[in-house]
Amino acid sequence: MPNMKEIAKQAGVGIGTVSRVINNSGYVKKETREKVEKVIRVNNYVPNEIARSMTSQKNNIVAFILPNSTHLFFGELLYHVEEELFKSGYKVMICNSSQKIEKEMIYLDMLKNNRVDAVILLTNNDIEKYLDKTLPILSFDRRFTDIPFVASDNYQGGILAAQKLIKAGCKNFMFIGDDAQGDNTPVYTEVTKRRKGFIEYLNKNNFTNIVNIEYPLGDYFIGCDEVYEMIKDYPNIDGIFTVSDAVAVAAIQALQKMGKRVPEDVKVIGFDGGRSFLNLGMRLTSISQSPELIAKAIGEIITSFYAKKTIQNQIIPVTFCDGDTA
Amino acid sequence: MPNMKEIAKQAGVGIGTVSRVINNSGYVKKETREKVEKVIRVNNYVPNEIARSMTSQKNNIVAFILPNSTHLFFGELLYHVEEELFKSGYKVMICNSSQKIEKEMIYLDMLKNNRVDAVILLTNNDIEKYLDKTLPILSFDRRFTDIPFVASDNYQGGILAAQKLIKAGCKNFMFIGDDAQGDNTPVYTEVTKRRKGFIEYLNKNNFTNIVNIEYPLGDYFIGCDEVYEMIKDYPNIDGIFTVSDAVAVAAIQALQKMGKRVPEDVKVIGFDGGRSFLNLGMRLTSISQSPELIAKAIGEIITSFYAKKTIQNQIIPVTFCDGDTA
DNA sequence: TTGTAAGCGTTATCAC
DNA sequence: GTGATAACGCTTACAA
Repeated sequence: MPNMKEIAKQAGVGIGTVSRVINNSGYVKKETREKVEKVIRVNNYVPNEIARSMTSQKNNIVAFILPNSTHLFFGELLYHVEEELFKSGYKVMICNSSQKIEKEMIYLDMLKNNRVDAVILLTNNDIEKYLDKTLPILSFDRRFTDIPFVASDNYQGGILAAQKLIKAGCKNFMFIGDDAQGDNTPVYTEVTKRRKGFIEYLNKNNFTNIVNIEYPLGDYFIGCDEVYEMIKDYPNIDGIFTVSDAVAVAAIQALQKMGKRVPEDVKVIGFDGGRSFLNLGMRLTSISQSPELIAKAIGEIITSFYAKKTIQNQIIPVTFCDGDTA
Repeated sequence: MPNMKEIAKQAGVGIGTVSRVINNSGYVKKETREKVEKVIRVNNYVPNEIARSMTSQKNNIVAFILPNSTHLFFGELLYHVEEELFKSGYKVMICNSSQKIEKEMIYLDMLKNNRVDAVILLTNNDIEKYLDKTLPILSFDRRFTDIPFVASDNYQGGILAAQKLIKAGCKNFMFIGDDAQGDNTPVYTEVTKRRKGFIEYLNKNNFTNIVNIEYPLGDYFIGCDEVYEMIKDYPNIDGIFTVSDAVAVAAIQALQKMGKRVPEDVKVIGFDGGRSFLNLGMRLTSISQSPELIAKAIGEIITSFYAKKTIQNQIIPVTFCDGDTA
């Protein structure tokens, strides 16, 4: 691999001139430029980005820390975040934390040692005390003091679900989720607003006694049997909203085990968007998050970190997504 | 952020000594070491990895070029690849190519400009002529001359599917897939062995006239209507094997549209593993690829690139995964 | 316009 | 054992 010095030598110019040609910075006489460009072409020369980072102390890499890329919504989000940041010249380094705080911290440390320029943090862990607030960190769906965040309009999502279930004639409501991390960790998550919006809207419409199922924060996958144990003692429930599509699916299976028909006996609404291309049954009714819009907001915040613009938290609209289960 | 010079100054030692302490290289007197370590701790000093890369010309980042992270199997593979490489100290940069060769080439170029140390390439594009064979590139499920590759035992997968369908009493077989890229691009893909293993095994067992549906290489998602158009003129088929779970699901929906019952009238087997946690219907019968084992093989090859070990292609076993559709 | 030289923050080689 | 010092390959003043 030739370096800049070699190119300069071959072109019979100084190393600074080569740099100027490459970066289109400063004045370069037309003929000189052409001469240098030719040598670059002939040698198939590409500037060494490590050396470039050496002076700029930036490398245009953003780390995305998320629980996993297996969960459909995370895979979608990752896809769009990469697409969006790519437009701004950023590359994405992925960290599957599996919710382990130790792994999250290793990736967070990469900010300090200049491996990455910024971090997108999607976690339920109580990591606040380890966050250096002076570093370019952005959080999704969680609130940390002095860290900008992006979140879906979870509260509105809860309202939309409530409205749909009321309209469908439900009378006895239930919410199922592991969003209430307040009981398990001190992390303030935006996700719990799904529950809040749902319940508060129902209350406002004179539906009280909402059955509120909270289970310990899990790994985003939950089995039918687990949900069955949670709901089996509530046979008269006829409208369920869950914290995610994954839970909704498990709930529907649990209901079937209880001998209930969905949506005839019980209506179920999930959260995320019901987009599964491997589904062989009913289409799940759901509240849809937009990974595109979320990614766009994330991209804006990331670029503003280095543009010294003021950074605004962003709440992304959600939409009702019709299906067969409610 | 203090640098090594600053630490050296504060500790009253030379910069070389600090380096030796950090890297545990060369001799350092115990007291000197302790003194330096204390200053490091006090200053919260972390070595700048960009500068380290400057001398080593390595940065322990591997780029994973794949069509998308949305497709369940890709999300799983990505997850395990990151996990596996993490153990060896590598970080993974993700590139969602969306099958666009231009984007693939941009990430491939990062090898030349030292942004990444190695590339994992998962593509259907005819990119062979752009590959610099002297660079550490590894391919999954595709063969390029002089590029090591990892693939599932697709041929055996085809056999397993054939065996199951024969045992289930099927007589009239069909394969559906966009794997036959030979017609569209000159890329030699290992995936087409799914078809080959299936058909050859059937032939060997005196089943001929296998209906062979090939459609142009797509984006991994296919709709029920598209598949319906492909299969509607074959009403007497009773055993179908598809190139992927996604196609199997679309096929089952198409069959239902044709008034066929699955598995009573027609049995269907997909490929990937039938692992969907958002499925509200039958469990798909499938041939399971192991993302863990694939990731492990990929990890071995990546590490051997820099260990100067000889590099072996690896074929990863597949297993039959029982379900409700065959 | 262009060449030279001083960084950028490490690692590694050498004298001492 | 340890401290200078020369790379590593670029960018960016600064002088010419």
